[in-house]
Amino acid sequence: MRTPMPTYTIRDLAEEFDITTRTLRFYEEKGMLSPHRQGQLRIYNAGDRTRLKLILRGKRLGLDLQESSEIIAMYNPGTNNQKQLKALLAKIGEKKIQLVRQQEDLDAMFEDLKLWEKNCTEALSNA
Amino acid sequence: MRTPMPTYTIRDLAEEFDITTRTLRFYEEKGMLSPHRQGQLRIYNAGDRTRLKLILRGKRLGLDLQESSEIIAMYNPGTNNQKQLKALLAKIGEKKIQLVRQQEDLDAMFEDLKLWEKNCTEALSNA
DNA sequence: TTGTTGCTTTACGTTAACGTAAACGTTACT
DNA sequence: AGTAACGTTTACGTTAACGTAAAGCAACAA
Repeated sequence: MRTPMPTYTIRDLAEEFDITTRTLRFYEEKGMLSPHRQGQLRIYNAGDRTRLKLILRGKRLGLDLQESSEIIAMYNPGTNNQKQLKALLAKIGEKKIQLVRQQEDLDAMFEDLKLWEKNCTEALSNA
Repeated sequence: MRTPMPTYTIRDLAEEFDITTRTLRFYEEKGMLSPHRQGQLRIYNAGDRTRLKLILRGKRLGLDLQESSEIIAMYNPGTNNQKQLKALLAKIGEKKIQLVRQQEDLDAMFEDLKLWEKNCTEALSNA
């Protein structure tokens, strides 16, 4: 006996991740999610939920849905041939360069914010 | 005698930052840049260039132009009253929370990429 | 039976951030 | 004088990522 896989309604996921049901249907329309159907209703499983998490993480990092789709494709072990793997490695490389750039931008912005926080606080305490 | 401030044409900046002139005019239209005019022509100075850099950094971090404008406003010492400073501090706080979130997302994604890089390379070397 | 709630599809609307094209004015060759 | 290279304004077009509204089915409650 195995434990039954958890499932989710469209509302469950919408509420958990603070998005609208429209958004979930939109992602499905774009082929990024393919929940099982029970009659007309969408039933999401753990895999769907994980994919959604990856999509949203990508969004927060400024990736567009196409880019997120590519990243997510990496999580599927469906690619077994040489050419695909090499292409994948190339993509991973590009992604890393872009993310490193973001790291630097973040660091710079944190520095700036720290300075301004200090300035503001001082300005306030001297008033 | 002081060294003359450097100036830039619209093309100078477009090429340096790999954007189009349309983009520069668009930012101006949005009030984010206000280059001096020499007749009809736009003449950008060091301050304009710095502001542009901040805009582009914001873009890479996924901020929209409105948000970038707010960040840039922090760089102007034009805000001297208590209320504004407090509002500013609040905004900085929000920004920091969001950026920390991005850091975490980046870390997670780097971890994933590292794993997949390894998997791909192994798969290739075993072929 | 008649809501009310929640799901569905279909389809048109919206916003940001530019792209693209038209029509025109300078300066700089040749 | 012609034309090529760059700049200008004005204005309509485009794409992504949803929002929003219309119209309808299914289940359950009063």
